[in-house]
Amino acid sequence: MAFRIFNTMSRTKEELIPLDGEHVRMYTCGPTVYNYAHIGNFRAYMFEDLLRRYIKFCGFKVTQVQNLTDVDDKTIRSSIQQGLPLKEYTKTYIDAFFEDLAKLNIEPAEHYPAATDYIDEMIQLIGTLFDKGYAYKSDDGSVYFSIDKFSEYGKLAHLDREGMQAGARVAQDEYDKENAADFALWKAYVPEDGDVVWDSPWGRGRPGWHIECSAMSMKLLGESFDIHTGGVDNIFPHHEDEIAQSEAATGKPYSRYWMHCGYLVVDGRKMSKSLGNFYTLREILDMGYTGREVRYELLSSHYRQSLNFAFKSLDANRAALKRLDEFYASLVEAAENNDVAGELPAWASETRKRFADAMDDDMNISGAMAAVFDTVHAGNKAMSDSPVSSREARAVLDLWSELDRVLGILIPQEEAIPSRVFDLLEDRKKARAEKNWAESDRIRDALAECGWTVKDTPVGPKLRKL
RNA sequence: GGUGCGGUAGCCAAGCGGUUAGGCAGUGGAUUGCAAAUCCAUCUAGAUCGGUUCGACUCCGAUCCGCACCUCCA
Repeated sequence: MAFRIFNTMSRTKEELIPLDGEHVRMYTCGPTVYNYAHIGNFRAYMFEDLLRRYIKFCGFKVTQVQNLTDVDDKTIRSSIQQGLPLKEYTKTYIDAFFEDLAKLNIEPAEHYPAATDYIDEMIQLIGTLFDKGYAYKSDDGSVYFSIDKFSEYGKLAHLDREGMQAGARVAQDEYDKENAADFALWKAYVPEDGDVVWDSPWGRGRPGWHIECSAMSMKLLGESFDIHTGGVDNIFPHHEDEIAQSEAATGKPYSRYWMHCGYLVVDGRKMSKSLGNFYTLREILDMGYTGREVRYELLSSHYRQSLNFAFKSLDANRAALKRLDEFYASLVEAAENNDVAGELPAWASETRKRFADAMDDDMNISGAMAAVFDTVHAGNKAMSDSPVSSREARAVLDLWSELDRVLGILIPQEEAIPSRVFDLLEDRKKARAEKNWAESDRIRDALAECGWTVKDTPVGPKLRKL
């Protein structure tokens, strides 16, 4: 059993073997905090969450770094518009970002470095690139990376230099770069930057976009580390440029595995404000969906596939989650507070292996979920024939916890039963004992208004949250 | 133009050269005071056209359609 992941660099699935054999160090491109993150962004963070969770499931340690890009054109422009200092402006969206992560049950990374806290490291890195002859200063005062000096430029995106001139957006280029595709390491100050400016050996200005990820990843994870992730749209230019500047500076391999998740589209089209299909997580939650339902949605397609987000699939997810919850509730009842796990029943004995086999194959979530749902079905069937022992039920519950450390959706939130609901349930029991069906149904409606549903079973009524 | 991905049943979505993927929805039945949940049964597949093969949804080729990236968008 080995965890194999698709490496964008080699375009093949490779076994994940950490540099030091036991500890996976990963860098995941994070949000630009000039606005609330949208669900497309969260698709990427969800993929990274699943990845880190499964790496741990495999027995490795994980150190994950996720950067917060808190300085760029849009951030500066918006903060000035609102008359707020940059740090104050971005704080709102950084806080919101962490709230959203929690709503989606995304595990926190070990480090969340903000770009503006690592300016010194970036300046140092640019200095090294100057010393080694990869950087040059242009007449406008900006510093660029010369891609012609880095012969491997294009190895990640599989772009050849000649092909690049055909690019649609390259033509309109500016200044006096040596090569139109050279990218900025340091941007000279312009009045539009307001007071967002730092001193550097090359004059006042601010860092380019790519340099922050190189500086922060190497500072926190070392010059060579294991995994670097992002959306497919980051492959070029962002990750290509990171490789160039990092490897040019250190002479060492940068990230060993590159993983990229597919785009999220809404109703078959790219999410955009002009199409009106642009959603933030909080908008979706305001519509009454839960973070867990959104998590299920973002999780349930293979990460390299484009994911078609649709509200009707959120509704379908709700039904699927109910099915999982019903199964879980049956197990809890059968376990009868028994803490001692016995053997897994036959119907759950293959589950873990099937789950792991699927996930080992580049995180085949569909196969993994099939293992889960097959177990639900087989378990329901077995339990409807004959009760499962409390020790067996406990064993399955333990298995469920283990799988949920990867999935983060299997185990429902415990809901305390309000006393009013409990009283109504008692009243209804009496009414049913007297075969007073009208009263019984009336109470059932009252319970529904409280948000609870009641099911009558051979062993008595059972409450479920609606 | 270059690079890459995809077209699977009503919807979503996998693996696989020959044996039920899975989820949601639908239909019939069991069960229930009625429900709910659950179980049993059941209906819809593999864009098109060729080729390879004893046999292809799965391999090869062509065609059609959709999508993404090609300088700062996860």
